[in-house]
Amino acid sequence: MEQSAKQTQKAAYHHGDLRAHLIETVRLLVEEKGADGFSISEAARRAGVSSAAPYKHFEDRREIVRAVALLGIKRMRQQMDDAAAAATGDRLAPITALGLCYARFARTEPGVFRLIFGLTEGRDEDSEMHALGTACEDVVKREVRRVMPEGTDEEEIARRAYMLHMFVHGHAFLEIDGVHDNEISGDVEHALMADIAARVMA
Amino acid sequence: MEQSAKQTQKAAYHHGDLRAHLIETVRLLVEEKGADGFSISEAARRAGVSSAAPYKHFEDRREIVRAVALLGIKRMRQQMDDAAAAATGDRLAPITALGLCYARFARTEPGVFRLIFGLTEGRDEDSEMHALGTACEDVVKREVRRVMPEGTDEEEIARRAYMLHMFVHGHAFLEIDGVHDNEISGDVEHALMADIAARVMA
DNA sequence: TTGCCAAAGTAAGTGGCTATTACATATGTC
DNA sequence: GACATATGTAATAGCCACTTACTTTGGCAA
Repeated sequence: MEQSAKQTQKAAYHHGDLRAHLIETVRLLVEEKGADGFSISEAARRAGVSSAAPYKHFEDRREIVRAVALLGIKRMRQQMDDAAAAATGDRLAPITALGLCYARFARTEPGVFRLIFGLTEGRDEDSEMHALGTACEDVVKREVRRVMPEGTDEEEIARRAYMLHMFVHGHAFLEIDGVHDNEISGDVEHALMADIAARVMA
Repeated sequence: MEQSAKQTQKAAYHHGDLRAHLIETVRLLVEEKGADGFSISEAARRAGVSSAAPYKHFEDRREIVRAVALLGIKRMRQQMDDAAAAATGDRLAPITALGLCYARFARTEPGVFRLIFGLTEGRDEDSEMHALGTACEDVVKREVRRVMPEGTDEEEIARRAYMLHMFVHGHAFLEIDGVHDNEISGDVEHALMADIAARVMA
């Protein structure tokens, strides 16, 4: 009841930027316990606010989790762009780098990675999510186009890009889900990605 | 097991085979709403028993869902075996068939498919789950071995099998998660699988 | 056939969750 | 300084997972 009595330090009534703070808190919880393994109440507790406070900034639980996913896709796209740009080596190096980048993201942020692809409900109606997904695809297509003979059919570009995506997507999930026992070292993974790039672009 | 099976008239106090009935009910709920989208109470309601009844047959929620996953893996392995055995065509036909079988399972039972690979918690300690996973791997390795030159290193067999798995696993998830817009017809998918089989086994 | 016990059911309760409502307080603008 | 609005709280409703104490039933030994 007494506000001043509970003021141990300088407990500000207004948080300042609870929305951003909540998103970051939820991101950590997603990594810790998975997208369905924590409660909004818990996030509020960690952020030091009441369990009703999050609903001043988000419609419902879904919207909070969606915000975490959106930021995740943006990070992924940025990393893909950077990886492709920084790649050096043979002509397939950017494609190999994209694959490694994808796998690294999944390994670094498995919770968010699962979340991004697990948010199946209402994805079609979510234009922002859709746009970000397309942006990621475009990075891959761009690098594929650079490797293929000039004037190659866009449909063929898309087909190769999809094949690459299938491979790295499967690899990423198999690894974070621990489906296969054997651990894959960095060198082996690099060789694998280069091998795949060669087979798909052949 | 001669039970009074036809006792639909009298509301039997004892269900008869609530355990099996619950597993099937939960399987349907997993397909309807996803592994985290339903409650055990709801399953109990559908099965016509009290919300406490399931706990006479299962430790907790996890154990029920795990039972659904285990049956799912068994179905998948059986279908893989059957598909490889029934394949006709060129020498890669069994491998193509395995890929199509995997994709079909994911499309037919997306909820269970996601569940199988999403049950990451405690997978390492679950010897039954582990054994069933290995059994599925073995089917793929067996078919790969038949195609490779006699005396091929087992490590190389495993590498090719893993490449195939990466591919179909990624394809399956990308499709059920609706990541790419374009729908893939049966013919196109068959051609894609054959293409991949050729590239991986080359 | 009878009597008893374990298996399998129920009702009621605990504590936690999502989300809402009514209310309290801070912030910025005039 | 006043006030509208944004942002917080407490209290609450209706679910859920799971537990406890009790009840019913079926199978089996005597």
